[in-house]
Amino acid sequence: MIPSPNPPSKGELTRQAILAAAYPLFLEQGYHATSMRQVASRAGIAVSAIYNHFAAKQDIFSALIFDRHPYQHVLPILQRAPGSTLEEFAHNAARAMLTELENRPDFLKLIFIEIIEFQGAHMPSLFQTVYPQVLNLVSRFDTWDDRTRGLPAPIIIRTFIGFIFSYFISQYMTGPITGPARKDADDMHTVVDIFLHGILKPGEQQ
Amino acid sequence: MIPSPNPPSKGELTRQAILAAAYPLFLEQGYHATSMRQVASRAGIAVSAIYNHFAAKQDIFSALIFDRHPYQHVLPILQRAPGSTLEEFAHNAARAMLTELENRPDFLKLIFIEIIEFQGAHMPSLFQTVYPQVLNLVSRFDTWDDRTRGLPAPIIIRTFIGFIFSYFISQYMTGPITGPARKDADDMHTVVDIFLHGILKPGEQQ
DNA sequence: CCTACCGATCGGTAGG
DNA sequence: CCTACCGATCGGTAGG
Repeated sequence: MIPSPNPPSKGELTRQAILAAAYPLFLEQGYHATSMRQVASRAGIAVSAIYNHFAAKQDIFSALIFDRHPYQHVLPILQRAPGSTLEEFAHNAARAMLTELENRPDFLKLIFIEIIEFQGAHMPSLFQTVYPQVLNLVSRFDTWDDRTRGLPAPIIIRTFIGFIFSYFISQYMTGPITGPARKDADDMHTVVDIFLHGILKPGEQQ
Repeated sequence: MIPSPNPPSKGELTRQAILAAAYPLFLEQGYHATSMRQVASRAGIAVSAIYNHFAAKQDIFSALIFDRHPYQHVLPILQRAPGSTLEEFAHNAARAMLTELENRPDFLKLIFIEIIEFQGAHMPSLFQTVYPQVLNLVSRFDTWDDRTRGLPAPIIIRTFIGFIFSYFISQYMTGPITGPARKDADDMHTVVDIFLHGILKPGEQQ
C-alpha cells in the first residue's frame, strides 16, 4: 500500500478538474469568450456542478491566477540560476527564463487576461504574495554591489526582468502566436550583453 | 466659405462615431465583454444602424486596430526625437515615448486585446504596414554605427523599444491600472543609462 | 432608386 | 452531481 498522506477528497479532485479544464480554455479564448458549458464539458461534468465548487465564473479565474501566475515561476528561476560572477548569473538566469518561456508560450497570457478583462483587479494582492521573493532577489544582487555603477538594486532587477520579458513579448508583437516560439539563443545573449555593458564602445563613455 | 476638399459624408461621420464609441469600451472592458448595445448607445444610434457600416462586431475591432494600433505612434516618435549624438537621441526618444505613454495609459491595451481575444490574428498584416518605418529607424541607428560595439541595428532597436515598453508595462504588472501613470523621470533616465553603458562599472569589463 | 436609421424581434446562449 | 429550467441579455436581422 502506498502511503498517501493527503488523499485528495473527491470534491477536491473535481475542483482540480474544473481548473484544469478552464485554464487552457481561458488562455486560448480569453475569459469572456469561454463559456461555463465549455468548462463543464471539458471537465466531464454538468454546468450546475461547477457551482458546487465555485460561486461564480470569475472565481475560477481568481483561483487560477493565484495558483498559476507567472511571477511565482519567474522569481524562483532567477534565484536558482547559478553563477559566481554577475556576468555568469545574468546569462544563466536569462537562459533559464528563456527556456521556461519557450516551454510555456502562454506564460504571460494569464496576466494579459487579468489586465484586459479584469482591469488588474487581482494585481495588488498578487504582488503582495511575491514581494518576499523580490526582496530575496534584491539581496542577491546586493552581493555584487561593488561591481555595479551604484545603481539601485530594484532598478537593476526591474530592468533585467523587463529585458527578458520584452525580448519574449516581442514575438507576440511582431508575428502570429501560433506554433512554438522560435528563439535565437545568440540574440538573447546579445541582449544580456547590452544589459551588462551597454551598447556603447568601451572608452566611449563621455 | 472655408474650402473643405473632403467633406465627410453623413455615413462616414456615423462610422467614425461608432469607432469613437467602441474604442474606449473595448479598452476598458475588453472585446467580448462589450456589447453592441453599449457601442450603439454611446454612439447615439440604434444597434441595427451599426450594421449599415460594419458587417459584424469583429469588423469594428479590425478597423480600430488598423487605425489606432500603437506602433504607428511609437515609430514616428522615435524617428522625430532630436539628438545629434546617440546619447542625446536615446534620452530624448525615451522621454518622448514616456510622455506619450503617460498621456495614453491604455496605449498597449489594444495589442493585448488582439493577443488574448483574437489570438493575434491581425498581427501579420499589422506588421507589414509598419515594416517600412522600422527600416527607416534602422537607418537612423546606422548613423551611429561607429559609436556602438558592432551590435546589429535591429537588435539595438528591439532592445531599446523593449526597454521603454517594459519600463511602462511594469506598472501594469505591479499595481492597479486605475489612475494616471505615476512615472519617475529619474528612473527612466537610469534605465536609458543602463541601455547605453550597461550596469557594470567602467573598466570592469573582463 | 439610394442612404441612413428605426422599433421590434429573430435564434441561441449567458450566468445562475 | 444531475435534469430541467429561470430572467436577461447576447450578436445579428426582419420589414418599413
